[in-house]
Amino acid sequence: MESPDNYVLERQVGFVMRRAVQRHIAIFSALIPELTPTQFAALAKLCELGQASQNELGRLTSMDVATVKGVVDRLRARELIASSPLASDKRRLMLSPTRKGRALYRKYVAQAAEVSRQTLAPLDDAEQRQLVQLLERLI
Amino acid sequence: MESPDNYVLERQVGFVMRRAVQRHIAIFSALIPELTPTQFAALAKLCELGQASQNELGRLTSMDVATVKGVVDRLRARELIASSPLASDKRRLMLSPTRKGRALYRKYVAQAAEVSRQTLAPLDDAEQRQLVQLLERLI
DNA sequence: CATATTTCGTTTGTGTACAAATAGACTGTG
DNA sequence: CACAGTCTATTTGTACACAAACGAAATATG
Repeated sequence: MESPDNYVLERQVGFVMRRAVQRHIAIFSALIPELTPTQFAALAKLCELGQASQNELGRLTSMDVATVKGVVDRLRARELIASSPLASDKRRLMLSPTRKGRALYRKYVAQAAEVSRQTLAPLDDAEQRQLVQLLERLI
Repeated sequence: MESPDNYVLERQVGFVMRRAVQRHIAIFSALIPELTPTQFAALAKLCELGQASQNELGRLTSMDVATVKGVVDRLRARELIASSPLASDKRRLMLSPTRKGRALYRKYVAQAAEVSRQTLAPLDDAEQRQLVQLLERLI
C-alpha cells in the first residue's frame, strides 16, 4: 500500500554495522596512521602473549588463515614481527614481536584506547557498555 | 600491576563489531548465496528508487566510488542492472534494475529480512531495537 | 563569456576477507 | 609399524574498501 515492501535497507543490522565499522576504521587510521586495525590487533596479541603460531594468532584475532598470512607478511616485511619454524613441530610457524614491533605497540596502545573512546563518543558510559555487551552476544 | 596494560583487544568496539559483521556475512551468504551483502544493498536501492546514478547509488549505500564501480560492474555483467549515460549530463551514468534483477530482488527480500532476524536471534526484541539504535548513533 | 572550481566516473595500488585446493607434517588407531 | 585422518601453512581466485590521481563534463563566478 505504501512502500514497495517492508524491507528498509537502512534499518538492517548488517547495513548499520557496516557503516559503524567504516566510521571506526576512519577514526583508527586518523589516530594510528602507521597500522591498520587488523595489523594492530595482530601485533597487540603477539605483544600480549610474547609469541604464538600463525594459526593461533589467526584464531585469537578472528582472522582467516589466508588473511592472517597477508597480515603477517606485511608486519614481517616491516620487521615488526619475526617468524621461525618450530623445531618440535615443523608445520608450525612461531611468531614474536621484534624490539621495533614492541616499541610501535607501546607507542600506540594509548591511541588505540582513544580510538575506542572516539568511536563510542556519541554514547554515554552506560550505553557504551550496553552496546559492547549486545555486540558480544551476537558473536 | 596485573595485566600488561589495561588495553584488552577483545573488549574494544572495533574488534567486537568486526566479529559481529563476520558472523552476519556468514549468515547472509548461507541464506542468499547468489549475492553478497553489498550487491544486494545496491540492487535493493535500485529496485526501491527505480533508477539512480552510480554516484548517488554509492552515497545511498555508503560505498566508495571505486567500490561501487566494482559492484556495479559485477551486477551488470550478470545482467541484473543496466546502465546508460544521461543525455542531460554526460558525466552521469544512470543505473536501473533489469527485469531479471527485479526478479532476483523479489526472490530474496524475505530471506534478507530473515538474515537480520538470525543475526539478531541471540537478543530479545527490546535488545534488538536497542542495538540497532545504538549503532545508528555511532554513525 | 571565459575560466576556476566542482562533480562524476575511471584507474591504480594496497589491504582485508573468505572459499577451495594443495602439500607437508603430525597423531591416532588398528 | 602403517596409514587414515587431522593440522598447519601456502596458493589462487573473487570481492569489498579506501586513497590518490586523472580526464571529461558541468557549474559558478567574475
